[in-house]
Order: sequence, then C-alpha cells, then structure tokens
Amino acid sequence: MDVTIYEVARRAGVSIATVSRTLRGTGPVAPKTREKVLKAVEELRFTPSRLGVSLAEGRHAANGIVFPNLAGPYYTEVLLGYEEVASELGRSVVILSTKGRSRVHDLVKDLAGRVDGLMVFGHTVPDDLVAELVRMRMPLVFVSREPLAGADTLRSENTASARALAEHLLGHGYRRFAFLGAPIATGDDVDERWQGVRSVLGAAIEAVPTEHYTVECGYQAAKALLRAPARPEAIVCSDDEVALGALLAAEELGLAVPDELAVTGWDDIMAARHARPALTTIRQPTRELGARAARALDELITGARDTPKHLVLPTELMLRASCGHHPQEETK
Amino acid sequence: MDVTIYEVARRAGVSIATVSRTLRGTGPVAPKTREKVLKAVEELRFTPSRLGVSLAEGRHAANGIVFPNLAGPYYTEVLLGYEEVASELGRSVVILSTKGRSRVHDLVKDLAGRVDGLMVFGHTVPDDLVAELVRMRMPLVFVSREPLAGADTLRSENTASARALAEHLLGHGYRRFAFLGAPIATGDDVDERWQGVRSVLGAAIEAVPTEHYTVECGYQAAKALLRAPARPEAIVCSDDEVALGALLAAEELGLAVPDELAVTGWDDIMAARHARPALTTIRQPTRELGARAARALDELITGARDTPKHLVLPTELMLRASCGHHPQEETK
DNA sequence: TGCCTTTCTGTAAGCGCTTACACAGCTGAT
DNA sequence: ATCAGCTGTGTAAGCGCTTACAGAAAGGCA
Repeated sequence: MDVTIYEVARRAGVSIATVSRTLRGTGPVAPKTREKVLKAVEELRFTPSRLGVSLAEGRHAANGIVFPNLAGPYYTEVLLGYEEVASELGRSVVILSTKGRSRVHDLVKDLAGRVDGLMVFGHTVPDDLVAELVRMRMPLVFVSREPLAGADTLRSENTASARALAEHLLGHGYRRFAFLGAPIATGDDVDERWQGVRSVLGAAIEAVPTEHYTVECGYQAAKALLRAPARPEAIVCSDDEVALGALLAAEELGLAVPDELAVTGWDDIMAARHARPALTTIRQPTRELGARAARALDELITGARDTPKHLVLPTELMLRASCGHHPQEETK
Repeated sequence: MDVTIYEVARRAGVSIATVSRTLRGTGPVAPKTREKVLKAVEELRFTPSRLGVSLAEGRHAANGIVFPNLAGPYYTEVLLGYEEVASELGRSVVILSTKGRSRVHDLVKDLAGRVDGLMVFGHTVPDDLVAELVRMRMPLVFVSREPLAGADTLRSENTASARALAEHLLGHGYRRFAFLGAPIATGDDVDERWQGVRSVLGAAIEAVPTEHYTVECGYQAAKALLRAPARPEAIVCSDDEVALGALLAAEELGLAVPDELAVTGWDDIMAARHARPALTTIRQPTRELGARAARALDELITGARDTPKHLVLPTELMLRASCGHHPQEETK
C-alpha cells in the first residue's frame, strides 16, 4: 500500500479525478485516456487505499458481528451464513467476541466505528449501549432476542417446537421431567424454550439452572440431578452442549439412554448426530439466520428499508435415539 | 457517527489540536482546558471517527484472517484464539472465508487493504498473490503450511505424532491399514501426517483420497473401502470429520469398532469425544495456534521483529476407544 | 528588570480518495 | 456562421483526524 492515485495520475499524464473515474467507471473517459490510466495502474500495481475510499465515500463497506463466544458450533454456523452473504454484497465482516472481556462497552463502540451496520447475538451488548446505538441510527440486527424498538430482530421459532417436543416426550410415556440449563436472561431463546415446554408439562417439569450452556456445566448439573432420590425420566436441555454433558453423566452413572433416561438437546450441532445414542434435538436454521441478518442489515444500510422488521424462522424436530425407541430408527 | 472533532473544539472553545491532544494524552494540556474539552466530549457524545484516525495514523489497527471455511470446529478454535489476542492488542479482526468463492484474489486484496497484517490458513491464497503480498511487505503469518520466505509460519507437529500413532496401532496388532483423506496439497498438515504414518507402516498402508475433509466424504469413501474384498483392519483418517464419517459407515455396515475395525482421527474436535466409540485422535493446540499467530503478527506489524519465524507446536495423542481396547479406558 | 525556559495552545499541512463544478473543444442543428 | 448540448478533463473542496511547527503566556533566575 504505497503507491497513491497521484503517482498513477502523473504517470498516465492525467489528473487524479480521471484516474478515479476510470477505475470506478463513473463519468465519461475517452478510450485512449482510459488505456493510459489502466496501463499506469498495471505498471505501478496500484490498489486504491481502502481508507481513502471509505473516508471519501463516508462508508466502510463492512459489517460487524458481536457474539458472546465462538466456541460452540451454533455461533460459527450463523457467522458462516452471515459472512457469505455480506461478502456477496461487497462487505467485509469484522468480528468481536465478548467472552471474558471487560470493557465490552468500549469494544463494541470501537467496532461500531468501523462498520456500517452491526449484528448482535442475544443480550451480549448492555442495554444502555444498545439504546445509544439506536439513537445514533446505527443499522442493527439482533439475533436470538425478543423484539425491541429501533432495530431488526431475527430468531428461530422456539415456543411451538418446545411444545411439540414436550408432547412427543409425553407420548413416550415419561411423566417426570427436568429442564437442564434454565434461562439466564428473560426474552432470549432459552427462555422461550422453557416457557414452551412448561406450558405443556406444567408442574411435571422442574427447572435446573446451569452457570453456562456448556458440556461441562451440563455434565455437573446432570450428575447432581441424576443422583438425587427422585430423578427425572427425561431431561430436556436448553441446548445440545448441555445435553451432551447430560449424556456423559448418564453414562458415568451407568444409566442407559434412552431405556432408563431420555435426553434431548437443542440446535442440532454436529456432535448431536455423532453421539451415541444420537441426540434428539431441534434443528435451527443457523446458517440462514446469519444469511438473513446480513441481508436485513444491507437493506437498513442502503436505506432500502427504514422500518424495523421482526422475523421468526421455523425449526425442525430431529427425532433420534436419545429420547426413546421409535418404530423405525432414523439416523439423520 | 455524526459529531466531529471540530464541533467539540468549538464547544470547548479550543482548537481541534487541543481536543486531539486531550483525548490521546499526547502533549501537555492545562487541567482547566482538559476539563472543558472532556465536558464538551461528554455532552456531544463524541467518538473519534475510526476512519479519520486510521488515515492520519496510517494504520488500521485491524488484523485479517483468511480461512477456507468455518464449518469445521478446527478453524473456529484457531479463530477464537486469534481474535482474543488481537483484541487484547487493540486490533479488530476482519474475516474472510474463501469457500465456494470465485474472485478469491480480489477478496484477499481487498482484505489486505483493510488491515495491518494477515493470517492465512494453509494454501487458501494463490501463490502469486502470496508473492505479491510478500513483495508489498504486508505482515503475514501462515498457519498449517510449510515454511516459505518472507512470512512467518506456524503449525502443529505432525510427523512425529503420526509415527507415534502408527506405532500405537501396530501395538494393537493391526497389519493392514488405510489412510483416509489423502493429502491434497503437498506441504500442508495432512501431507505431513501421511508422510509420518507411512514412514512407519510402509506398504502396509494405502492412501485413499477424499474430495474434501468432511463427514460426508469420509462416510462415502469408507463405505466403498470397507465393502472391498480385502478391507483394512485400521483406518487412519486425515482429520476427525473424515473419521466420524468412517464411524458412520462402519456402523451402517455392521462392523463393530474397535473389535472389527479401528478408526482414528486428527484434531480432537468436540464431536470426537462424544462419538461412541469415542474417537482416538491427535489433539492440536488450536487455540494456541491462533493466539500465537496474533502475537507474531503484532511483532511484525510494530516492527519489533523483521525476520520471519517458523514455529512448530507439539500435539497430544488422545487414546480413546475407537482404536482398540486399552487396559484402562480413558474417556477424556 | 530583562532574558531564557517551560508550558500551553493554535495553525496548517498532510493522510488518499471522491466528486461537484467549471471549462475547453466538438458536433450538429438552425 | 452561430450556438446549444455533448464529451472529456482538470481544479479544488471536502471527508475527520494527527502532529510538526510556531507563537504566546507565564515562571525562574541573574
């Protein structure tokens, strides 16, 4: 990044305006002039400085994304869809993980200064900052969070699928349930799942919180739970990682799944399919969440739309072995 | 991003230079002046434009990362370590996935224009572009690739661990092997693994290529392989995803692992631990690869170092159930 | 009191581009 | 022959900061 538009202009014997016009295809340029310019560009290996372009255009051509943590497969998948579409739309993606960070406020503000729009997971950004971003009219899309004013929200359907799952488990004959990985923030995905499940099972299901939604936390909590006198017959987990932890705990305690205990997850991450018994879970359209977020953001940035949109995507119940025996085992 | 340093200066009754000095802490500012400025900053909610700062400073305070695909857990983990350290060092991270992209050349060049340094996985970037980046003195760190001039390289140890793995399998008594997911590019990680394994097993191991390193490809290739008349006793896979595919194939064909067939992977991704039988594999220090890459890049960017460094990190053999029975089963 | 330092602040020159505006030279219609 | 209307090009004003340099004010010391 050394050669500037001035050197190209000098070499081609034209003004910098002409060079710019030639390269961007704006305004008329005589064929001969164009050639001279392109030749000079070629010879000098000129690439316009992104900084100069952005400053002059007043836009970054970049999107930001804020997630709590990339460790789980869920966020990765969403990011994947997001990056793909953003890139198609000519935008770079700048990432920010808030996990274990102090100064989240500053980090997010810095990020906001580098991009034209921001996608944010759930409640990773403090509310006052969200308000500030909304106030400064930063285009915003939230994924996995309840609707709020001044920004798009995007989530996958939770309540209905939770109910379907609960009913399926009732069909297996279970009567004593636990919900492992109880909701931490109201309004987020897990909260909705819990509400949905409870609306069907009522007092038959008990909420068991875990500190994080991780394998380790699921394992510890499940071990404690399964050792208790009246252990549940089925454990509905807030996500697959917690469920995988529960499977490990059951295995360690010598409990056969699904014969002595049913376990279900949520998200359908890769390991869910490969665990044995394979994990019954609810598949979220993760990649599509990311892709849609990128498109929504684009609409907001370009001004194609200026009223917030709130979208809910459908999910799919993946019946596998961990919740009980089915007429014909499906190993998807 | 509306209010500029000029408005702050006017409101505080000082010049923009003083505002800048106050905010950056460069140069002396009288206590009273400082207060006036800070007050104005507060009232106007001023945040310096990243673009302006970068242009004036001549640096982006951002790092790029180029990966083929974020789908697998391996890249995610590396990215995680990278982002964490980059962020600590005050740099944002701009990502670029090359999977399924035409115009990789342009995308990478655009990325290069947005950052102060670049981390690149393996052979994701065409050689001529690499040469060009080296020529323009862009700080560069390659991960999982053989050393090359003008850039840092960072990889985890492959050959020795491959040999250790091969010897362990010989110890189990296996004599007929296949290497599933044969190397595509010479010089990358998988190539080294193959070389290492073969150096021990010689003609007893056969290379079986797959189109990609994915579960699906591993599954298909393994199915074909295991149906053949003289099927191998042990399948060494180029990575865990291929190995998981092989496990599925074995399951489908009714072959018991490890009694009738041993399978091993590489990387120790999350699903490896949760598969049943759990997958014997070689753990790479993925997160550390990312973290070190970020630090190395920082040295190159700041000029703390200007000679390339080539580092190899040690790996760990994770013995689990899929390669055969061990005295005391370890479920790590 | 006079002069030299220090301390503080302002001016202005970039950083590398885009683009509104002005202008020159042509073409073709009147 | 005249002039409106193009086309093609250059000039210069930003875009929002940082910082070298210069100048003013104030304090210290002989």
